[in-house]
Amino acid sequence: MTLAFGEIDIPYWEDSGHELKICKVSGLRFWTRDSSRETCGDTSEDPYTFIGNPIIKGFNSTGKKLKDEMREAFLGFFDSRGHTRIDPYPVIARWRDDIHLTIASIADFQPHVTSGLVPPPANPLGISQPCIRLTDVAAVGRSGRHLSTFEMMAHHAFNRPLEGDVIYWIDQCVRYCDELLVEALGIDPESITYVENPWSGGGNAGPALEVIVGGLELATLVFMNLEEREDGEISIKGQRYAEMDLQIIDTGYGLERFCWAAAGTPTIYEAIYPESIDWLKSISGFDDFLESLQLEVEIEDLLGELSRLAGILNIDVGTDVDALYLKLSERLSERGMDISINDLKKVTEPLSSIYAIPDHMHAICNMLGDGLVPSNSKAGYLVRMLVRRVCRMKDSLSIPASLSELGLHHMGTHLDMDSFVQSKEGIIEILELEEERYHQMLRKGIAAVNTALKEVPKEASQMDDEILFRLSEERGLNPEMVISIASELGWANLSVRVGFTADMAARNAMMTKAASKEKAGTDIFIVDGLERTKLDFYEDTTATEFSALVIDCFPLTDEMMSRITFSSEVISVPTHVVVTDRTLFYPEGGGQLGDQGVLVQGDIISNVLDTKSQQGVVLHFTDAPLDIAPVKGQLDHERRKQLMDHHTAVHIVGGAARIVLGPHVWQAGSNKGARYARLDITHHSRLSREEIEVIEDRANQILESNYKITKEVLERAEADKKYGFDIYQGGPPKHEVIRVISIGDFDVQACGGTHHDQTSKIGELRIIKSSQVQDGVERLQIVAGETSRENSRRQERILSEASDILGVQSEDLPKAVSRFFEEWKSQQKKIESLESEIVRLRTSGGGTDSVELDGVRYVVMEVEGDMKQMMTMLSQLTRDPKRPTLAILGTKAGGGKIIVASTEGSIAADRHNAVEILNAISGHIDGGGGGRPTMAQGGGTNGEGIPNALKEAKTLLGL
RNA sequence: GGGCGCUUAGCUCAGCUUGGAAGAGCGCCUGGUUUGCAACCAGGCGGCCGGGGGUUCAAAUCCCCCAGCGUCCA
Repeated sequence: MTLAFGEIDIPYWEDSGHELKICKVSGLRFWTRDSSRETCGDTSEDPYTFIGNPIIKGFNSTGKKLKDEMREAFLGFFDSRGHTRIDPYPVIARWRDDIHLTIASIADFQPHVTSGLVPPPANPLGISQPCIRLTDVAAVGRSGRHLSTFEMMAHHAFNRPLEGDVIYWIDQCVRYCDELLVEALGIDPESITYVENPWSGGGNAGPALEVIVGGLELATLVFMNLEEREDGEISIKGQRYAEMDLQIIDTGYGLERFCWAAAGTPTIYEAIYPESIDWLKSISGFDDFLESLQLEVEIEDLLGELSRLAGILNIDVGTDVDALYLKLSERLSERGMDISINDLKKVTEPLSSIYAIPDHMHAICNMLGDGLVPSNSKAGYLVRMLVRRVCRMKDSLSIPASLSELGLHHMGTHLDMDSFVQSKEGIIEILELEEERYHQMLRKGIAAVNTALKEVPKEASQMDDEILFRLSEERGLNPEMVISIASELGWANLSVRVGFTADMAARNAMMTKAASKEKAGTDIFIVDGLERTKLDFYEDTTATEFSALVIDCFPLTDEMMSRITFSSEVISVPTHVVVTDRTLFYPEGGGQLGDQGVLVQGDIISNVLDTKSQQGVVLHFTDAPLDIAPVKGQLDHERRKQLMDHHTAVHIVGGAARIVLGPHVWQAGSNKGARYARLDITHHSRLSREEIEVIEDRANQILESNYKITKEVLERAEADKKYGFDIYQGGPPKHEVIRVISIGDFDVQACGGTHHDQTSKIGELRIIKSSQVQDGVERLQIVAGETSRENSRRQERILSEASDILGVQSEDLPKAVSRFFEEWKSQQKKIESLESEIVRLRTSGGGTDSVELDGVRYVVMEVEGDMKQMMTMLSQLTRDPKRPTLAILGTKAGGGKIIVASTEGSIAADRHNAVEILNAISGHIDGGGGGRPTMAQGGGTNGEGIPNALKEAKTLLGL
């Protein structure tokens, strides 16, 4: 018989007395030793059987001790069955550019090992990999089983059947699993079910078994043998797959779930974080609070029942929370516990926070421990999001402890710090900063809510959706926070519309979808038929001339030009691309710009304006075509030397920054041109000038000490093993062969750029500027060698020019500038007050500028000065309610300006409309204007018309 | 990487939708009141409205660029 995809029939089923059944609820195929079983074990009709009655025997502890014992039981079991134990990888997946966090043990080996490019570190292997998954973060603490961070225990084997290299496949894998559960952990064989449920994701797929015991999925066994291919013969969920050369045993055993099954506690949280839960309950006064509710039911019974039902409290994105509570309340009532939905909420809300906090702290400490810096984007955002969730929960529970105190407690109780790169002090410092930022956000939020609700009446009951969307996106205030701030500000009855959270999630999902539509660009040039170019610049970094053979030359089309970008250091527009069999020209890569120079064929000199590479083929961008014939190349060596100065300097500054600031300093990007270099480093605070100077001094010490710069080429697996992941500062490795650059012990990293052989070749370096690229990332602008001296000279020129203008020594420049600025400001004041004084004098003496008529003073006059100055004069004239005045001021400045104003609320304002008067006379200056009945201003292009305009105004008013 | 928002007095922020005399609270200074303090009353000082360009008779306000900061989503 032939098996459909996903069906698994192995000798072991018969050997061990398993029989095949179809689940009456899910319809899935499953294998069991229990002939009376009708469900697969993971359905709504399969309640947890292990609560209060552990199904894994022989473990009497809880918390960290239990985890350690369980992990050792697992790894020891596979040690003794020929598996090599591998140290866990970091939780921040820096070796990958498609995910930020390590979400599974197999993620450690993707994509390089699973694609077959690089051999695994051992085969077969056993590992317990800390993982972080934030997709269900909202359910953590509520469902009783969801965690944002967990350890995935796994045994992996990588088979190459085509080469006859098979370690083990499905049958043996299931044998190992069953033996572990039954013999090592004492699980009743009849309670185990193996459910067939094929797996696909991340470009791979394969048959899989879910291993379920007591209603709980303990493990998943995936037999990965397919890869996504357009021409694939197998179709799964709309994707086409084909068999791949590799067959991979990808298993995942949830360490925490094993612990839960061994402890039999009401929730998974009590099995792994009991100390934290007790502590949080105690400092938040949870027990006293429960008593104060005076519930009719026994608290103990309620909690026990809740935990058994907790699955239905599972809050997914878009869930109708109220409906869930209703259902939960009904279920409790069936079991003889009558409790109002309101009281139920009062119990479960704080409890779910008490459960979620230790989980979140575990994830946070792990991420920070790996040297992650909180930020507003990328992986840093994920840790900040968790931090803010903890802060919110902490506030709502009124927990009298700071975030860093929670961190200290957690690290002391649940973590081994030895495996972290970041120190305990470093983590604490970051937690303190983050809590401070959270409070800052809340402080700002008060004003934001106040402004947003200005138009909303205080007695309003429903919040406008748009206001909530905006406050959430722009200010980071979620709906609950807005409501709580609003009630403090006096809007006592506001509440969030039912279903709003779901709508907001849907809106986010839509925006995400729209954003992901952008497609990855394809290659610009066609280089398929061409050999990879031989790169001679690694051999001798001082060589400047070479001979080669032109193997291809083609003109740059408009289409190509529109898709390619050249750096600002490319001075003229290239017309052709030349490909040679070998080259000394370094193609742009690793942040180092491409080389420039010339290619010569006899009399033809073709300038190389830039160099790039595609698929290992080096492309010289030239301003003239060349024949398919021998060619001589010459490098612009001055520029190359400068690029090398800058590139080596960037490595040195990066190493110095790590020494000075801490192990969280990572390269977040870099750019090395001929004029200057930039280095982006991760750090949690803005750098002071003093810190920059310390880094600069440290870097220059390294230069002076003249360390040897060694370059070695290693296989990927070997490089990982020898240097760890810290060498991938420039981003995830893209090749199976890694070039490693070491500068003494100060800096080791994978890098394809050109470097000096000794640090002293650079001479000197300076960090001339720091700026913030995004939160948590500082950009250092570096000059080294010649550009460093050039930079100093330029600074001095600017200084001396500026001080010459003021006629002071450059040391006195800051003092002089600030004095001039202060004087300028006070003189402006003086001028204003003098001008208004002049107006007062000219109008108070009863001269021709001022006329009294029926109790109103009329002032019509031409003045000097601009609009702003006229406004000052006007205040003098019309601000005194005891002197009703109509003032018309005009100036010739700026094409002619006129202001007409009356004293507000006086008879002058009753009698005249300023706008009408202005419009009647502004024709004389070829302009217009407008304003309010008591104040109108206008202007034009003919300043000389001012006297006539004023004259007409007088006529109009009958003066 | 993609959005969105903010930048106005020493501080916290209104004003921007719809362009037309730069505001409030706190703080500061002077005076009053008070046994004294707190509080209160009257008056005052304090602004390149982040920078640069544009539109307009006129820009804090509209448009573009830059910088700094914040925030959401991948």
